Amino acid sequence: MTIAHLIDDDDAIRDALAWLLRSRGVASRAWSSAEAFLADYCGEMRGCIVLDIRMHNMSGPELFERMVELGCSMPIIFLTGHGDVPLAVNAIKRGAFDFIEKPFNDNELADRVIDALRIDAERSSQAASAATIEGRLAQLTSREREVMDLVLAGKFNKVIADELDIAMRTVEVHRARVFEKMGVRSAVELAQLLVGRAKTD
Amino acid sequence: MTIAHLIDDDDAIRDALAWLLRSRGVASRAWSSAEAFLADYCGEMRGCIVLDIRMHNMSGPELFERMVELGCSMPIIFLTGHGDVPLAVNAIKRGAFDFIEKPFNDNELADRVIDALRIDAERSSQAASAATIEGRLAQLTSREREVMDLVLAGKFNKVIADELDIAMRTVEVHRARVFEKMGVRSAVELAQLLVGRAKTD
DNA sequence: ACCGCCATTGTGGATATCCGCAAGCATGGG
DNA sequence: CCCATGCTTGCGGATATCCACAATGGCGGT
Repeated sequence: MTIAHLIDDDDAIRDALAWLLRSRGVASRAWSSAEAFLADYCGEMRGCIVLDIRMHNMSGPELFERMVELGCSMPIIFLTGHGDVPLAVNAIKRGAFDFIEKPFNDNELADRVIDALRIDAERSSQAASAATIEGRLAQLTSREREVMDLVLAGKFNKVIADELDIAMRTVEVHRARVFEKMGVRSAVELAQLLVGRAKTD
Repeated sequence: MTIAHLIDDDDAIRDALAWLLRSRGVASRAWSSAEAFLADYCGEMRGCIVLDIRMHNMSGPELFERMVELGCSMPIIFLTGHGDVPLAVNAIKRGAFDFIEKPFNDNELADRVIDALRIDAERSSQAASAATIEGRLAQLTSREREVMDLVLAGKFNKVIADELDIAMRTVEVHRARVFEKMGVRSAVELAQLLVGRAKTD
């Protein structure tokens, strides 16, 4: 379910946002505080977050910080009523999706929310395939990972055998298992699959 | 030469910035308008840019836009005196390095400039190696590129020969030339080298 | 016409990879 | 004690890759 998560302690704003988004076909759910949202938060949530900067207790940036720590990847749109440039700059640099001043233009905000939802949908599918790869990597035994790393370094089985001080045949077996478990048929495909990934992660 | 390029139509600000940076061991050069800077600009310039938002004629954001079009990769630090949040958000999202409000804290600004110079130095070395790779790719003949793409797709020489309707021996020759020109010794190394690169670019 | 560059192909041999078959050894759980 | 899992190794053969040597033909520039 891809919805907009609205977090604002102003009832009127929440209602207005919900109504606005509903009119554009976007589902939403609202919370009246950062704490309330955190209580309901789980990593599987998808969609985007519309977050007021200034709230009782935990502020928008504080919640943002917390979400980053929790590994939340939902795009976050900040709403602010008092144009704090350093805050905005910081938020964007830390990966916030947008930073919009109140009073906002309804259409513009709705457009940004829809953009954010689209971005999240794209990121989710990418994350899913990344998770598949991670799952396959997790199936490898430690020895297989060692061999895989050396294979990815472009070394010959002979060299790998020498470095690990085992027979070449053993390397071949591990290598074949790696290919099988990772679902590839050659070292090149393996390299393609693992582009930009750190060793033995 | 890694220096800070100061662009501001206020003489006092330029002088103050130059003095401040000099006291931190950072060389700088100043321009009194965006046009004057553009007239001197060349793609080989290294360092960072400190740019006032509001200037006669061409404004900071306009110059930024122009620099992006020119492919300038120097980090840009904006200086602004009137906290325009949308402007700041836009600048950061488009890749500006920072956006600092006047009156600024001297040490803080100098720190940011130094950070920017460091980032530029890192990017420059990366760009240099990328340029090396591009240069090597440019040495390949079109046929060699075709073969390389198929090799990177993990296909056997036999299959490649079939697809290109040439003899396997010919594929071997092209393949060897590709390895030689690209400075690698195996298909895996080639894949490592070209991670994230588009086909036949 | 000559030369350089590129694409093409062949032969033959040295290396490497891929893989089924078979098996020994250690470790940890039922 | 038996069994599953993982790491290890050997043998032998089918494939693939790597490479030196050798050669033909097209194309563009001198």
